[in-house]
Amino acid sequence: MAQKPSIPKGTRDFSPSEVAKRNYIVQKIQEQFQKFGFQPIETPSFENSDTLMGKYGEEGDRLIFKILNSGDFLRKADQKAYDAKDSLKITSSISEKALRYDLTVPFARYVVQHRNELEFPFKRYQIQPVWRADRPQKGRFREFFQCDADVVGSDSLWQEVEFVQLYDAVFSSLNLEGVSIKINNRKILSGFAEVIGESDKLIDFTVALDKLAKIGEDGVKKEMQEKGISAEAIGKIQKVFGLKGTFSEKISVLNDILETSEIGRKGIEELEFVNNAIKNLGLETAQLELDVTLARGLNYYTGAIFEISAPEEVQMSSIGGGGRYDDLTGIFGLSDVSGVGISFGLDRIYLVLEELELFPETITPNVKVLFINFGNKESLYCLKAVKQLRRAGIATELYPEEVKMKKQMNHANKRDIPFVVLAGGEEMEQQKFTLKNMKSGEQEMLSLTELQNRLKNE
RNA sequence: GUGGUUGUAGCUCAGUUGGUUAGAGUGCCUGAUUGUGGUUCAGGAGGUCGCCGGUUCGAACCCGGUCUUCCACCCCA
Repeated sequence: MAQKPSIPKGTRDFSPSEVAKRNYIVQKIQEQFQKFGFQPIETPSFENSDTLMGKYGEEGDRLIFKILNSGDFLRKADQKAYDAKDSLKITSSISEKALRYDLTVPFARYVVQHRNELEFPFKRYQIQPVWRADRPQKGRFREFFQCDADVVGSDSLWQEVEFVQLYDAVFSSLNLEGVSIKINNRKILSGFAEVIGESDKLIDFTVALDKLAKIGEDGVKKEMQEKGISAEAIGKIQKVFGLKGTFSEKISVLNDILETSEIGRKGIEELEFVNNAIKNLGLETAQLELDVTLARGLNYYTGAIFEISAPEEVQMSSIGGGGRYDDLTGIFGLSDVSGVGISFGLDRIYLVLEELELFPETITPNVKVLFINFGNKESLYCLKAVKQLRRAGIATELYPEEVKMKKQMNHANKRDIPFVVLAGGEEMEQQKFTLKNMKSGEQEMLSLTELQNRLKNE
């Protein structure tokens, strides 16, 4: 070994048991996606840069992985930017492709491109990796998987209701209890900004408000003031900082705060609609919670905003998010198509399930029976049986080498293979097989039909 | 992108103010046991001390850089 090989920062290999667990999660999510009427699509792992750039805010642009142009890219580089060592400016002249940053923007691009083939409202799901040039932390990777479900072409609030139900259905089927579905509405946030007369500082305002739980009321106010929002203005929405109680209790305080804001009142109306519907329909294990400080991933959301918090005992930030975006396809030339969707963070859900020990034990697909190899004549005899067992749906293997039985048994043991078949000269004479149960140690001599039935019933 | 932190055998980790040949547990291989695994016993293999450079008679240990891990900020699944 000349040099230890390695993989890039923030990426991971997945070994068999990890893949099994990841597949388990994906399968549960996929199952619900399909039950709710979503159809799968896939898009390329990289897009044209201009499809992605500028869609996630300034910070987002920085986190997009750019792909260097092929060939003699320096010859075509922006000479001025090059001389000035201006990395930001030179990028567009040396890179015209980039790895996708999420699944929503590529989907919007897809919808616009395929608009004539699609039947609206169009419901799609998509489970693929995305890439972000972020600095890794626990639960933060540079390559990770998102599982998205979106609907385009319907501005009905019943879609929001359906997505809350979908979240609940998925987490219930994963036996993950205590998940909190936090909901907010961009119109509420716009309402706040309007009431304090700072509509043009909406983003700064909401980014600061989002940190309430983390840095506290004083911290938020301080940050807002640093962004140029006056103390008097902030005072006008003082009640926001002490918002407590049930969904309806919070709504009634919001009614008070946002009385003068038309857009704010619209936001309240939408939240109430969703809440009333959910109250009527009920949720299995999750709970719906109004959180007016919720503002992440705000850039293209226009209505509902969702974020999923893991159960409180786990230290993990959001494991999912989503919202409504009224004009995402507008950027690509198709206006008046409203979209709404949600995303599941596969990698974080994995970490949560692992920590809470919620993965079923029998999750790793495994061979059920290993035939011991006694030599060529015996192997041929065994392989005939192996073939029949496989046809009967039983995962079966013959040990490939004629080595010491101890080694072969050990191999079965290490791989947790529950049964071993021994078939040597004696068995061949009687046209039988000795089946050994590796757990109990019991063994018996059976005909092929008996062997098959026995394994089938296990 | 800013600040901090981590790295020693396949894995989990010791390693004294810098001092011969860097250790343990576990795992691995061989044998006790040529048609019977897990337990036990005996033996064995396995290390560029993340990497590069510096200080020193001498570096796993001190210094600088770099990569990686995790944490905080930023942002986010």
